[in-house]
Amino acid sequence: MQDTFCPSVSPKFSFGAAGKERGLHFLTSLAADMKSAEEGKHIITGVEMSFQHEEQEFDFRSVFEYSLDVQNEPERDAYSYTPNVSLSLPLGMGNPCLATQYHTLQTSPVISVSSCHQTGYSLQNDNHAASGYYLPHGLRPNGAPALESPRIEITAYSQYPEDEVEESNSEDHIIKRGVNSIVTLTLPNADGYRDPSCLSPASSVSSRSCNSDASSYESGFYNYDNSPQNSPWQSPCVSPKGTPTLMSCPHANGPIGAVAEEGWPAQPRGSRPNSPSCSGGNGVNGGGMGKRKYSFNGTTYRQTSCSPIQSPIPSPHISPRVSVTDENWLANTNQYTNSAIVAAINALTTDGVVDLGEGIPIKTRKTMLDHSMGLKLEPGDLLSLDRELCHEDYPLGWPSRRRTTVGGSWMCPSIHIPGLNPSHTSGSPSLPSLDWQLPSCSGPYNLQIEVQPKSHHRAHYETEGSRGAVKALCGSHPVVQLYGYMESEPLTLQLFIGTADDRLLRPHAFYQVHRITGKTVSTASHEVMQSNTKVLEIPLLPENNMRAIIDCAGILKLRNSDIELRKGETDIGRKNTRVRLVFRVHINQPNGRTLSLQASSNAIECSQRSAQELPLVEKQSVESYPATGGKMMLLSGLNFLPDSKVVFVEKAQGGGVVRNRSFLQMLQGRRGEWKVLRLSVVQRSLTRKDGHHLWETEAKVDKDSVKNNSLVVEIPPYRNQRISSPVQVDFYVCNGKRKRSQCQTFTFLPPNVPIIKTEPNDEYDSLGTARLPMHSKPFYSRPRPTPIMTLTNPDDCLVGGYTPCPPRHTAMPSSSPSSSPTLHDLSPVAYSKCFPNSPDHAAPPGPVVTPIQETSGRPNLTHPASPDHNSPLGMLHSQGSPNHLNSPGPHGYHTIYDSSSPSSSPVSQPSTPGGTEDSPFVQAYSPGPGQTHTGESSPSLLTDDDASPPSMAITVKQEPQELDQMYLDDGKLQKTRCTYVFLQVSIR
DNA sequence: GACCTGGAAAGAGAG
DNA sequence: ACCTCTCTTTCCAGG
Repeated sequence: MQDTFCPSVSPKFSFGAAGKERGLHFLTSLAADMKSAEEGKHIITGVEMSFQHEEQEFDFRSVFEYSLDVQNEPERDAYSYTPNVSLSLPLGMGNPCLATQYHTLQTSPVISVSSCHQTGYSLQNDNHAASGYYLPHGLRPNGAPALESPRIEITAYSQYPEDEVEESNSEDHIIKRGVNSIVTLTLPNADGYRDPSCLSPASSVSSRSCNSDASSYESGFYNYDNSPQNSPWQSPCVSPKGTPTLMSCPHANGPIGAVAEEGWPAQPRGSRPNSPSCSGGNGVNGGGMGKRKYSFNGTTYRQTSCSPIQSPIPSPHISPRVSVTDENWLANTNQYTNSAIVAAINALTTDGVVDLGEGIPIKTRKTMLDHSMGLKLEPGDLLSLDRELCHEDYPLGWPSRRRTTVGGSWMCPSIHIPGLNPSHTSGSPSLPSLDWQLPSCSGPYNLQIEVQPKSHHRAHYETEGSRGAVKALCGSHPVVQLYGYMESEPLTLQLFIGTADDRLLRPHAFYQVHRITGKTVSTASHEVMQSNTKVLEIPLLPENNMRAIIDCAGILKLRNSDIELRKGETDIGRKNTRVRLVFRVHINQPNGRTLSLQASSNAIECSQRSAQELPLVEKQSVESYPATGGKMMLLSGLNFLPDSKVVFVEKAQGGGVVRNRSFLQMLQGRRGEWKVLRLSVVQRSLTRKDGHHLWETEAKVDKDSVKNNSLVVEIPPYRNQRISSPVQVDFYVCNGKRKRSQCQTFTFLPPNVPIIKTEPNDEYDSLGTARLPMHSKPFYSRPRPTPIMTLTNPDDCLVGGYTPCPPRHTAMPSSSPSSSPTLHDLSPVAYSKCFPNSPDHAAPPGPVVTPIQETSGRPNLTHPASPDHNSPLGMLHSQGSPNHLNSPGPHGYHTIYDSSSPSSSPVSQPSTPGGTEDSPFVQAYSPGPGQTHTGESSPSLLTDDDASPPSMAITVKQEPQELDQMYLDDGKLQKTRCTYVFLQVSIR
């Protein structure tokens, strides 16, 4: 097992006149994850940069990898200037492969490579022996000479016209064009660094400004910022109307405790002050204010403007995320991610001409209201915090209370519940952040959602009474089971509300889980706060076969205005009404580590209207079919009408604007010498426009078969009958104007591709219609081209030494009720942050069709031909469909699907424990080069890699191909953004 | 009476 | 500027 330590290279640079002339200050925070692959060899796997434009700071973080030879141990020491636990957090978060699902508090020395100007950083954290390694004058304790001043070389490709449209493979020649200019920057002296009192940019607030869209959850270095500035819990604390002392009273009783018992504060109707309805301008939608009244001093007012009174309910979640639904974001973030970042680089070069200002998302410019003003603090405001600290109300028999810490020092000593740590609320690095993407299985363990929730659940507002627990389709409730756990000790299942958009799964800013109690609730639960997100804890008891019926979880809707106006919040609530139930379990390992697994449910539409009107496609019987069409496909879902139409659409792909390409070469210091990091940033911005459809046709709907929840449609012939590779298109159900379902994906195959039938689906049989195997897909999601990611070394991700999940039958009793073949693992998958998600990630354009393609949040799968197949970091944690995604081959490789078996698409597989043998999956291991899957890959990466000078240890890593598109309920493309980020790092 | 559930009104914003 | 539609939020009522 490899040691992991995290160097942080976090000097603050003030780049020269070129940048300043544009109001640009390149802070250039470089941070890197580093792990020792073996003696004398290290792999640095991350980088971040931050730059400042005017008042805004932006981060650019991503993960790359390069090998770094370290001749001897002292050399390693040369990196260990500033051990700092806190700094390792964002890095580790950025690359969960390093922290993976195992967590320890073992201090990861944070390695600073930032040179002799380290005095400031030595102040970051002094609890490590190596701190203070730097001496003010560049002398080290051992008398070694100070490091040279690091230099940063910015090497930019020649700037192509902004509107230059590149084809999907255009990066090939981009890379090959090589470097045409180099700017070498020398680090300033200490005064050029950040304030010594600040943490390294790797963790500092400023460098990860929540106002920066770049500090997105998508970033591999997402900083779960729990700083006082950003913590919503801070609000009551700092409110002049509040009672700050209460905040620090963890054992407040009485009314507080009483309210706390019910979770989020239930406000008396009519007494709930309203949050400001200021939209913040710039079209930032504050959401419909609806009927707003608030009570103040006994008088009820109807709110018509910005209220000085903030919601008494502190928004439970701060999410320095990129808005995913706001049109403004579309327009601006795209520019930002492309222009602003690269402009920062280009500003340092000779040819960058970008108006950075245009690139700043409007919302990031918005002057946040002072949330501390006018806050009306009510007892309930403190409940969650209180509950975090008061664990006196655990139900009897609550598991693990007596649990002793087993080496995992991160475990909460007070409540002894795995996964709970009192320091969560203060951003403890000891647990995986809630926006980490964790696998659903590892080793013998498999966390499985056996019964999925219904696709609609009307969330209740704080002003409303509960609307009950989330239910399952048949009227029951969701069921979650942990397989493979043979210990006698109970565990705790955590549940929180996550997002359900196209992006990484993360806590939903506008929804919180709501604990349901009452005689109808059979499952004990308990609320805690973790990283400002309410988490419901449910015991997983061995006597129940580690199975929990989730009948205690409702969904609370927070008012958009309350959330959007929080400092740092960048998500938009409007139309952001789909959520997922996210389950986590933390399993202590004998070695003291803790294994964390996560599974997320299908998407749940939480609004009232959408649940009633919009058609919803939950499953489709056919995922792909030859271009000839003609096959009948069954759609199941909701709100199908006799006059519903099914429209197949092929959207233009591959076009785009290559806005910027840059190389960043940096000299990274070691003891007495410096290495050059060469960072290639090739950003690609696609400028698709809605309506740019290559093909659109209405499919024939069997009117007679239309039911409210099912519909049979004939697959239309594809426009081109002679396609040589699969073509992915979309289709949607339309009930009329603005009443479209989310786009579903369908793949047209070359006519000669053999079709392999899938097993009949019992669940579908239950519908009483034709025996068509159903392919369940989250309705919310627009399919993303398959991220070509490779798990080349599972152990890299599985620090604990576990390989990914073995076939389930090895760990799961076949007698389990969940072994029913009728059960599907419908869990959407989120991209792992093993592949960080800078805002610049995007899918490669071009026709992308592959049987193993992730669609609609499907698992990422190994691409056997991926150029980074051999990359030690080309690995991926996935979640959602453990039997699909995380089931390794016999050698620990991810399961992939036979590319020639379109019907064996992962989405069609029932999650049948013990059914592995019959699985049509192909266990892929060391596939031959010809074993490409349906054409789509990352050709540019291949060529990019090929183009790298042989002398360089370059690993090109493709970022998660987040296709930043949001299709609204009406099917309208809300925004598009498609950006490549390539990172090349090498040592000279 | 509390909780759950469905429906709809009111109001603001988007188009 | 006006209108229509959509969406959010609150309120009501029945089980």
